[in-house]
Amino acid sequence: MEVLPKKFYERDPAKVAKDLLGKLLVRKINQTQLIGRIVETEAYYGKEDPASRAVLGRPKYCVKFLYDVPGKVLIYNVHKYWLFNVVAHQPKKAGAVLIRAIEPIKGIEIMKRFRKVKNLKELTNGPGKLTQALQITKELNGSFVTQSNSPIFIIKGKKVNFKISKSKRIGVSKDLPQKLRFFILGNEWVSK
DNA sequence: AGGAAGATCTACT
DNA sequence: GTAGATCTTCCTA
Repeated sequence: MEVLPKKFYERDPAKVAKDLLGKLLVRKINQTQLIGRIVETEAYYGKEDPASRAVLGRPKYCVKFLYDVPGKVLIYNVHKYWLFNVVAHQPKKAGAVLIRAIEPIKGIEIMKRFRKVKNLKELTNGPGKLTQALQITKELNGSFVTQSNSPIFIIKGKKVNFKISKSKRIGVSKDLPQKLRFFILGNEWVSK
């Protein structure tokens, strides 16, 4: 199991978001491991990005986080759901990557119990859904996905071939002109 | 206490 | 598919 190093996250958020596709997200609960393959991400920048949480009027703790150490986990609540982000940016910049969807790999039965849903495709095909399936809550805030002893981390996994596609971000009222949402083309768990 | 939120679900045309 | 209601959870005052 090869954990992605901090250096991986010390780059342009859009690059990190794109490169995270196909990687494995590992959630450790006691001795159990839940694993999902990352199939959809979005990049967010600093205050030059109107959709970013670094802009004025957003909670301060989020702003601070965006400037924090790359590889750190940022979790916040939207409506009644949790969203899972990883801090990613170049030195002295701000940014993060939002994990929007994963493909369940291991611990599927456990995920189903957490989500209370019958359809496998509905298990983790959205940012609020995957946090439910993996029991991701505020408690994981501040962990590092770069450490294999943290309750959640990201590993390289097997090399698999796939096509990457991109689009504009979802649910964002004031978006940047660039396309900052990345996903694996044709994957069943990509949200719509 | 209040307000705001990067979503989800349900129930329809 | 798409629109509308949802009514939780946290931070800041």
